[in-house]
Amino acid sequence: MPKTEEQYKKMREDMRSKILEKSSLYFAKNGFGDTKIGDLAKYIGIGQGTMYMYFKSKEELFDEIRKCAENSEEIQGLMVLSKMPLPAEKKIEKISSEVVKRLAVDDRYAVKITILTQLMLEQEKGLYSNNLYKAMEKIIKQGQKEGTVVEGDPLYLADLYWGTVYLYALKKLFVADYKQVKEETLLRLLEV
Amino acid sequence: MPKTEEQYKKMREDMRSKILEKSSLYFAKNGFGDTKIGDLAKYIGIGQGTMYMYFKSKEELFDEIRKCAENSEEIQGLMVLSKMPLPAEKKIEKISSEVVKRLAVDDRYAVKITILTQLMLEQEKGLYSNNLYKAMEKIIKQGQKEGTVVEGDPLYLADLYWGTVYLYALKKLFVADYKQVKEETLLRLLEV
Amino acid sequence: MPKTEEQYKKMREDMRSKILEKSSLYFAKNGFGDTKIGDLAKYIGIGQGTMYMYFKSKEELFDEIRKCAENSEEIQGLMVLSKMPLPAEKKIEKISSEVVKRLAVDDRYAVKITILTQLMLEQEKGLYSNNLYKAMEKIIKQGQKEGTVVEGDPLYLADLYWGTVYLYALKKLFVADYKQVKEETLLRLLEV
Amino acid sequence: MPKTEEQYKKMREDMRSKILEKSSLYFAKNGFGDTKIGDLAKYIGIGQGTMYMYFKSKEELFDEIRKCAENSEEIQGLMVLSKMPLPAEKKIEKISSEVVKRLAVDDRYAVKITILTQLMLEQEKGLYSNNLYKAMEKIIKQGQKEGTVVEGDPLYLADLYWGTVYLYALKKLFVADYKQVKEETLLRLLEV
DNA sequence: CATGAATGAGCTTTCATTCAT
DNA sequence: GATGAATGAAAGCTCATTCAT
Repeated sequence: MPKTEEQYKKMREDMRSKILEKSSLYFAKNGFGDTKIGDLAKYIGIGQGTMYMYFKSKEELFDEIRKCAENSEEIQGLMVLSKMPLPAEKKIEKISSEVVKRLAVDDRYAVKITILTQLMLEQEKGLYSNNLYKAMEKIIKQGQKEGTVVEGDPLYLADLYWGTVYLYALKKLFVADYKQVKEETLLRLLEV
Repeated sequence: MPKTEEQYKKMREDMRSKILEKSSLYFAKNGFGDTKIGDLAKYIGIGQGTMYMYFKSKEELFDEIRKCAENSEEIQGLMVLSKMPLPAEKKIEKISSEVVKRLAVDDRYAVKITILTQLMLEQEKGLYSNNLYKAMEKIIKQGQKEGTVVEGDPLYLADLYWGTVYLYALKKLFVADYKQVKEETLLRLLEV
Repeated sequence: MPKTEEQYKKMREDMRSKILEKSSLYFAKNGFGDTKIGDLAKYIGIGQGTMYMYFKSKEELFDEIRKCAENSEEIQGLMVLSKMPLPAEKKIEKISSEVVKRLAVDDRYAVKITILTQLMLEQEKGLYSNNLYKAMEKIIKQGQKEGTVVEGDPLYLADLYWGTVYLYALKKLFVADYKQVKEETLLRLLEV
Repeated sequence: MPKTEEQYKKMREDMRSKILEKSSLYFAKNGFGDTKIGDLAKYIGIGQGTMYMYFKSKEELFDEIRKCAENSEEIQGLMVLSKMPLPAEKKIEKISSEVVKRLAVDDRYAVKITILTQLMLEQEKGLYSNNLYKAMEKIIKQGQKEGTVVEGDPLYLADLYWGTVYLYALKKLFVADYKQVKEETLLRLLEV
């Protein structure tokens, strides 16, 4: 007797998530060209063919990973934070604290930051049109008015801030005994 | 009229340099695995076969690029600077000024920083054993004694400093209208 | 109330027949190499795994189909007809009438002819050693003696006759609004 | 020093023709699904990779073969013949003589007929809209008026005629010691 | 020396077969 | 018994490398 429709659906969804998550870490560490599907499948712990039951091609898998990074809750959460009615100083503290905490414990968070940033770097239309950048730019402008953020081009500062976050995401992924970024360092980038 | 021995040697040397330089930019932008020799040759403007008259293999070409990045005068210069009899503050200013100036005008400099850093990230033995890191660590320690550099783990600060430099090297390579790093930003990372 | 042994046996036999029949049509249309078990199962309306409960492998399924085509009553019937004590003219008329009638109404007949002929074409030992050919050769020889069949190599004529039958079997399978062969056409091939 | 542009072009064209011709024979004998690119390349006497320098995929190679069969001069020649100012009887004789002669000596001719017919069989819009069929239909109508061709549906007769040609093309390809079709047999199909 | 066509090892992808449910 | 997800062997395809010119 066959499994129920729902059971199947659940199993498929679980497997898809598993592949997506493990692959994103693997791709982030090894790059697209250096990742062999055979190795990736072995790393995930499934057969090569199974990959192709869930994704039409290596290319499509990679695209899906990108999409997931873009739509991830964690990133969306930061956007929300930036819109709350708080002094800029507090917003920056909250965001920085959140980022530092996440980066400390969660490889997947680092992967998302990494992929997202690399996507932005490769985009033709330029880094600075990105939402995360724009949100941070707003906060910085607010902070400059409130006198809690250093003077200077707000976009330049936003760029510096997220760039530094990217830097430590990379380190989390690549360096075994890396020195975790401290909240105080992120704050120093922006605050007077 | 046969060309002289020397002319031949010169031509070979020139071509080799051309390949090395253009390849390093291409590798830095695309990564090793994603770079196809055919595309690379087209980008350089030579035949595929020609690559193999100057380098035994893709691997060897990449090794050569790595060596060039490691032994480059520009990088060596920074090392020398760090050993001169100056207050830490001055050293940091000189280094930062040098880095900012170079990054502004020279793609090749950005390429070297990029490749060097990516190599460090991939090394098993850890980022922090690197010479550039050690030199900066020393300066920071000196600065902390002299009271001109913020307190904190010197290696952490060195890491932050070079990481930020890497960040802006990346941007120079990938982002068309990127916002150049300012000397003052680099100084802010370290100075009180 | 458990089903009886016999009911089970019947069900298995029915399913086996269904698979055999539908598969033979599918194979005849698509060829062996171009037929994917997945597609075939979907066409039959069963699960992929189910195929393997009735046949050990794709190869075995095909062998079984071949055997069925070779041993089919319809084909055997023609052989019997050829041995009856009748004038050649009558035999040819009876065979042709039988073939034309069957081809008109029965896809399975067309399938058998098609598979049988394609197997013959692929056989190394030559088309002309086939029983159907030999039987027809005999009738033609008889007819030539009786003055009712055109002169010429009897094997050549037998070949022409069965080839034409094959031709119209193919058309029945492939062409939607095909023009059915007429008995008179088959007779014209042989008779004076 | 590189070869001249022209030499290259010629060589590429020659290789392409060679692949096309040998492949068409191989495909015709083995079918699409049963043909492995590796085997095909070995049969042609080139490396596997070379196939892909001239055709993007197995599919594209197959499509190209079909196109060649459709546009072949030999087939076009028959079309021309059908339009010349001659009695139908003569046209049929000329066409039949041409076909029989070609089939006797040229595997490539048999391949073209085979591929062309299989294409027609697979076409949705029906066999009978084909140009070759229409041309023959015209000749038959003419012949029926002239009293040299048997009565009956002209399209049915055209179908019978080309079907028989296909039959013997198949035999040329598959049967080692096949009995060649005789001109007289083709004429018997149509003439009174 | 410089070239790009040719090659085949190794990668990506498919599909006959197995297996847990 | 029946199913379809999972598998890996084998097929399709790519690309670093070689080689004839």
